[in-house]
Amino acid sequence: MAAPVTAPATDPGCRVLGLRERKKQRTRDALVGAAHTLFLDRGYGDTTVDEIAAAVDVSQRTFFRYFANKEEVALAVMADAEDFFIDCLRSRPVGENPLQAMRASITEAWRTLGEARGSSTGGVTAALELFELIETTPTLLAAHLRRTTEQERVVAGVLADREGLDPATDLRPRLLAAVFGAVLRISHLSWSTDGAGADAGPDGMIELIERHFDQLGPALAGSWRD
Amino acid sequence: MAAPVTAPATDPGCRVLGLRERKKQRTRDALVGAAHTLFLDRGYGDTTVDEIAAAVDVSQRTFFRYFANKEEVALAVMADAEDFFIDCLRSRPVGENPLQAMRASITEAWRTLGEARGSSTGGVTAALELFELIETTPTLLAAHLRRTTEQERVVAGVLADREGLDPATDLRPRLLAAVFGAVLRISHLSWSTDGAGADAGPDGMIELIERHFDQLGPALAGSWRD
DNA sequence: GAATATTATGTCAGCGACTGACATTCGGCA
DNA sequence: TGCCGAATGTCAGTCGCTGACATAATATTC
Repeated sequence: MAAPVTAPATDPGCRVLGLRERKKQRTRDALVGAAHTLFLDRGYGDTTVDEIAAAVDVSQRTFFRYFANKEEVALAVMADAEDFFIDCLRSRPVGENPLQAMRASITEAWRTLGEARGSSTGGVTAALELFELIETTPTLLAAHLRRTTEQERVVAGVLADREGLDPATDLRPRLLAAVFGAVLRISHLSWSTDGAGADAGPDGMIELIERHFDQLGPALAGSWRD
Repeated sequence: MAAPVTAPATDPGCRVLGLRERKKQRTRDALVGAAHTLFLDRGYGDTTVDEIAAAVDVSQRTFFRYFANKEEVALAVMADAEDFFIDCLRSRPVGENPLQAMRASITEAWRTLGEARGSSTGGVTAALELFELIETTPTLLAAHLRRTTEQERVVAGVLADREGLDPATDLRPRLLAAVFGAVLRISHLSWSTDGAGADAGPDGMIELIERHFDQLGPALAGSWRD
């Protein structure tokens, strides 16, 4: 899906996307934007797909040709962000530890996303609103967790690849991916509930994640008593 | 007039359930059982709520008075098991480490569930079938992950309680609960995909979980190279 | 530039999950 | 026996989602 549609056979090189593709991208963005607005306004459950479609002036049927279900349009932004994270991870130097590579990748991802606040994929403030919406909407939370878990599988694959391991045999890739996902999830939770601690920007989030990582050792340590 | 078999209203301590309660419990169990059978037979998506209700000879409306949605009836057994795990955790001696208490609790839970499981809430083999069903059914997986995550919150509360910590301030309870959940999930996954390793019984599962826990340190360690 | 092939979109009909409202029946209790 | 409340059934309706078919828009070929 992320890969661009194949260019015509006569010219496989770079090519300005045709009118068709641009139009599709526009309506897709419009759907995501309209859905985002409506969800935050009157809530996820009280927004019908018909309303979203009507806001963009397409039929309901068309909506479902862009998104498999109602949850997908709500989580589209997160999905893109996670894909970006994985791209970051893939391009980390092989000299780094798995854990180092992971931590560096989120930092990099958040930094980049913090800057490039392009139209549809709203800035970091939009992310915070989205986190809250997800956390307070059972259906969305479920879908989000499933997506997240699926990404962990991909991450584990990348890690195994980096280290030249067989992911079927070695448990470490999946374990690290899972633990990493857990730390991220709790960080996101803290961010949306605790009011982001101090800084509400991407730097605040990065700091929060680092803090949670630093607590990982102590949490697993034998005793919590001082 | 003979002495009533049911507990008199004046004595709320007595536990003999009235006919009403027993009947409710029976239809509930029947619904769970019928759903389980149908789901494993023709799949989750291809089983309608009407069919489940018909199998127990109740109306669809009644089904939805017992279960909030179709997923709930499928995950009812897991929900009970997780509640049982939390009970185990609550009654662990306070002398134990948080991590020790957690590990001891799952072992205890699996052991207990491995033995005394009659009729409806099938034995351990049923659990394996259920894990597979969940893992291969996106909707169920999403619902299951949400439930699991909710349980982690509860677990974190219990842990914070044991150690006399404020769960809002201290990050460790939630972190440990989340990491623990991650380890469990991967263990369950290995169990259902890898064919339970060696032993398919509860002992096999316990061993699997232990093995994953033992890999936790190495996975988080700096380098994976030998 | 017209003919043709693709592809996106709209319309329609229909299924299944889920809910509120109301009537009815059943168990508990005096 | 008779009353009360809880459980159930029935009905109508909304909403998410899908298949099938027709139509309109874009791309391609000559």
